[in-house]
Amino acid sequence: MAVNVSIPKGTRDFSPAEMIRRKYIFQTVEDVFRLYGYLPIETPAMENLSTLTGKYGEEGDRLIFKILNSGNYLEGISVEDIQNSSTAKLAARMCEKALRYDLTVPFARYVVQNRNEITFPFKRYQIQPVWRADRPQKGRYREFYQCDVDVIGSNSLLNEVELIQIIDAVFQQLGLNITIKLNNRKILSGIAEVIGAPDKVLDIAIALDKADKIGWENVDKELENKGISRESRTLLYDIFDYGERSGLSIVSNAPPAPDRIALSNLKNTLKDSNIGCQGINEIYKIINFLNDINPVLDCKVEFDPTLARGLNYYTGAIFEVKANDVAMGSICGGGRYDDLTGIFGLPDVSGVGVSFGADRIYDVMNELELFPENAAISTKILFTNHGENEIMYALEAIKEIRRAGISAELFPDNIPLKKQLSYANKRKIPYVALGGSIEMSEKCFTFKEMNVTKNDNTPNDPKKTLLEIIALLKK
RNA sequence: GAGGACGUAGCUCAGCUGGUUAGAGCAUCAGAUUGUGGUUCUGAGGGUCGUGGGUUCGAGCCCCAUUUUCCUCCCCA
Repeated sequence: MAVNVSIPKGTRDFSPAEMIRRKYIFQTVEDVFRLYGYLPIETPAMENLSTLTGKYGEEGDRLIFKILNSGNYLEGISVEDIQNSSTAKLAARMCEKALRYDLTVPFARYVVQNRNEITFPFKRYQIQPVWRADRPQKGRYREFYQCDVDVIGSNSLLNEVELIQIIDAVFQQLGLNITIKLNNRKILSGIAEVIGAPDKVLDIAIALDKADKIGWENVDKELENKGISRESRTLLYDIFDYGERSGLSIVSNAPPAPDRIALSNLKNTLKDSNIGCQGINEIYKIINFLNDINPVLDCKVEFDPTLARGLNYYTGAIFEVKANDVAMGSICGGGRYDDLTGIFGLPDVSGVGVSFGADRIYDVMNELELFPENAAISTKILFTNHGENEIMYALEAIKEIRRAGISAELFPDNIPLKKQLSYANKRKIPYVALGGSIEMSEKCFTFKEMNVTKNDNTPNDPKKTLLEIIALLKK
């Protein structure tokens, strides 16, 4: 007796109707990736836990789904260990494996492991699910698909430009209105350096990122808690032109307007920071490239110096994509990582890539009703079942129809015609062919168009030969 | 990990200050129509009111605990 069947928190089943729509997204994304010369790979759902830990920041590590060792996972663990060790340390001993948290780190591992077979620069895409032990809420799932495109083994900023073009092409084809936000980790490092807190880049970045959400006053509190001095904070707000130059008082909770901090101002501010200047130059180059091909682009690209991204491994350009017409977290994000393969023993291989969040894109498109209507039609014609003698007659016809590339099916059971037609109606099958003894003797089928509304009940559907039907369906 | 809301038929929800046998729409199934669906009409099935305890003569409703889902924070796709 099945009681209380359910699926784990944050996971979902997908109905045929939903899958048709999801496949439409995957197909669109994949077609664009292929068009730009990227090739597919897949990696296992699980990685060694040690491959994943330490790549996503403290918060990220906590959200990795760990897999308990098979067999006696308590082997070699004493009562004292349990009492004295941290949960993280214990988990590392009881769990050798974990579910992948994103596709970028497994990709870096793949590149290192297969370095001799790979031709660099290596352009790959990967569309697979990832898992995060997050608390589910709107647009947030514990199992979701990422569609990653990365190019590894090339320092050229042309790759960044290409990724922006890919993002633009994907969302243009899906009919989504988006804005690409652009920043550079080196600029953030430069800022941290200039204000005298070079070791706090990540804290500063994450706090800045929240400015438009929680307001500058709360950003200030957060930075204070992270141990950033009053002087440093004052300098920081001066850069972003918030607060009065004399002190810490914040004048506005309004979201930061990137255009207020002109790139040229920032360049001047960061002139004493080597790394900061590099970041500024990179942004300039990307923007210049983009200006040259501008007519090709459909979406808005914005420089936003407060954009951070929490993932630890980014070192250069960072991207984030937001839907313009729907309140939803980022639907696509990524950046450049200079040393991700270095962690696995292959230094000096820089990569850059972005990840499309298929599930969030689905939610946004659903909300905006952007899915094409006729995507649900699968079987084009149903042959009704009239018993033993008539089955072969129908199957012969179906064989020919399928040979013509048209999807057809025979109803498997000889039940009242009424029910067979009801099935066709529910399946939204547009045509039905009846082949009973009468039709057999006349070498034809009664051909029924399901979307035709009839007021009278008289069965006056036309009879057609197989050739006539095929010709009609091919239109 | 912190905070908030919710849970009544397969789905969406009513259900009065606690009072007899817990309702509606949609969906399902059957019949009207034995070779004609969708539309229409008629009828039927379907509930341990999330779970466990408590208060009460009496609980879907009040109290406590627990759990689920949803939402917010943290963080992210």
